[in-house]
Amino acid sequence: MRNQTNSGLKRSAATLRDVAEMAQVSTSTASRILHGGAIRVSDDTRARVVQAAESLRYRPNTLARSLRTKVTRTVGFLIPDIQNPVYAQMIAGAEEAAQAQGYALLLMNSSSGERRRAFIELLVEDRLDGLIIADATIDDQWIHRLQASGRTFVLVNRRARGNAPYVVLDDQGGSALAIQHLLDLGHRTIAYLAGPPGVETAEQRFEGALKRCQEAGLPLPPTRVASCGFNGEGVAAAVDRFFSETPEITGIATANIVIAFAAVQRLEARGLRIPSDVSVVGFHETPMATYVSPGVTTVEMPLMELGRRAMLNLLDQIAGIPVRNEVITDPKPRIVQRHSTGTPRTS
Amino acid sequence: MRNQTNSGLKRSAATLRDVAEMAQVSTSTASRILHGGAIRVSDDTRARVVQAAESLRYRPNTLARSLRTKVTRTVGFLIPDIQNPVYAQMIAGAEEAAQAQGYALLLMNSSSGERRRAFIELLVEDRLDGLIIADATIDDQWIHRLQASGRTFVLVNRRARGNAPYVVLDDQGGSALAIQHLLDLGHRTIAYLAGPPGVETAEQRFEGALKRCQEAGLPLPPTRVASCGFNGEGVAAAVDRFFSETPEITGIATANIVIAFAAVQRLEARGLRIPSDVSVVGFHETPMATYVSPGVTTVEMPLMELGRRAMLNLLDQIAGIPVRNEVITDPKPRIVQRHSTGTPRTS
DNA sequence: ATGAAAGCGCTAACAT
DNA sequence: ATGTTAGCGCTTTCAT
Repeated sequence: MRNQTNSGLKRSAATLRDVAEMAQVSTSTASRILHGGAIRVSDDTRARVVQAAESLRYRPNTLARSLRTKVTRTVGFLIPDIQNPVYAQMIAGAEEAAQAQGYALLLMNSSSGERRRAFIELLVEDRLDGLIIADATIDDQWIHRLQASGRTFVLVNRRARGNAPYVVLDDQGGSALAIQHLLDLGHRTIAYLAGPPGVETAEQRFEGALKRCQEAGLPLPPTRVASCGFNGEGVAAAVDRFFSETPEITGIATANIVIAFAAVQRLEARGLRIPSDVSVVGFHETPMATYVSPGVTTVEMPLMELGRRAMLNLLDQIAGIPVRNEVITDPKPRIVQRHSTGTPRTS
Repeated sequence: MRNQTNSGLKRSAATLRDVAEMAQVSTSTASRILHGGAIRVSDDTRARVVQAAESLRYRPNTLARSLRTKVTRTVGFLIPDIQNPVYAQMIAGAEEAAQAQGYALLLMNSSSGERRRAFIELLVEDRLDGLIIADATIDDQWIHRLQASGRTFVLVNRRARGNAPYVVLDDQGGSALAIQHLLDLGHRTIAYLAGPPGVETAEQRFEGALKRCQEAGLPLPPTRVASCGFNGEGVAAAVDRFFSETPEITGIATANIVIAFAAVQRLEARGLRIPSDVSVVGFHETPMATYVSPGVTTVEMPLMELGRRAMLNLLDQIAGIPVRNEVITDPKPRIVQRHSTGTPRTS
């Protein structure tokens, strides 16, 4: 019952025992030499073992090793939507941090299904040392179960009931900055395209926008707020509603950049000029923002740093170092000015 | 030295042995009942075991199981750039196929470093049953080593020297279709923005474009061909060169959609109108294409199907079923007409 | 400096 | 129908 592939038979790989036999030592000695760093062995034995390992092309079986040591030096990153450029940046940051400490990073698409959920639970039970969860749509209850069973993980860009460790961005501050940008340009009748209800980042961003408006003595009434999907779903309808109810709107802030793209598109479809008729500001940065015409002004958030810090938090937990929840504020949110925002029309 | 997290101590999980003891049976019996389907056990024992497992919240240790069985029911998908929407679609197709057969899919970012390369080799050695490699930048030599060591894998959208199994698209056909579209509109002076040199898909696409031009009796001279990155790098310079050398160009075909985005942007920056002055056609489809203004006409390729078939190929290999290399032609490439292409200017 | 032996948690022949 | 036993490949006391 050997595993037959079209490339021929799979020679079973050399084991530590093979190496030990060839080098005429015990497996323990071989293990020590191949694995450990500064143990005392005679130069002679060491040479023999190393040579045997090489000539047999020995690769340790990580499964066996992990079973024994309970350590995999591998962590997972759970994302809901690979297509979203936001995650790519976070992953880049996390990857760097993981690699620096000799950890490998595995990506998992959590999107669909109870079945995958179960797999992940198993995985994190013994095939991963820890998990970064960047999926705001996963229910609190699941998180809870994970924590109750003593698993090591960190939430990114979300919190959960209880005391689950998390690392988040200053979504409120970033969103306030978007509003401030419109304010600085002279806009007074502003609308806000919010993300999906019940998603924490979306709510934080709305909160930040709302507060900044209020501080400026400007209202942001329900007629000028609409929910839509982070993928741009529902934006067209929302824009239509805004302008049928409040044609005086001159500036629109959004909960994410794809929403901004969709808004620009819909506004143009309605015959409005950007930015001379209406200004639009996005949230998060992506190279795509330059291709949309006109280039979309956006709030750049420190997503790489978010990924990095999340990984650091996780690795600290794994190492038994106490961690604190964090709000990343360091590379501060900043406006990337392109051509979708300008002074309001004066009509 | 217990693993101390900020959430408290990690209770070590219940093992099969715990369950067996509680149910007063041997571990083999417990294993059979919990794992297998149709083995014969008395209703009574079965009930006792199942109940014990439940009350102890028993979860099998997959590491131990895999060590024993040499099977992980997990496969990997190697991608060079998570940001590229092309992979998202392939992954969706692969995921579906994997799930249907009870396999889990792990994603790996292969981009950087020899170190990661080594990790992947180890991983595929015992933590994965197989690997889908969708990374055209990985060198043939590495592929070779993988194959020489008897690993199970399939290449996607690329081939390699030797007889490494692969699944590819009809890149030539798709690209020919792009040219045909321009031809049908009446374009006669066409330029081609090719992908990076040495990348097979890029070369196939160029080949297809070139052939279709030749068949139509039209030249596609070096002055109207330029290489650029799949991420749009070098496009601006290429467009500039095209129009300084051959201002008569009316249509541009591209090796991928991001290149098309960048081309549209540069053309507009040069004061050319799209499509009235110049038509641009992309390759591959993404929702982003609708946000770019004007919406970009593109050749939609069956990327999901590609992912699906690659996974099927891999799972067949794992099951010991002989596989054949494939060129996916079934959902045929098709033009998605938007607003970046039209009849050529008549000047 | 090196080896013997135990065992991580599981499955599967081989009994009975 | 159920139990006994061996062992996957590795690390790690504990001896010597």
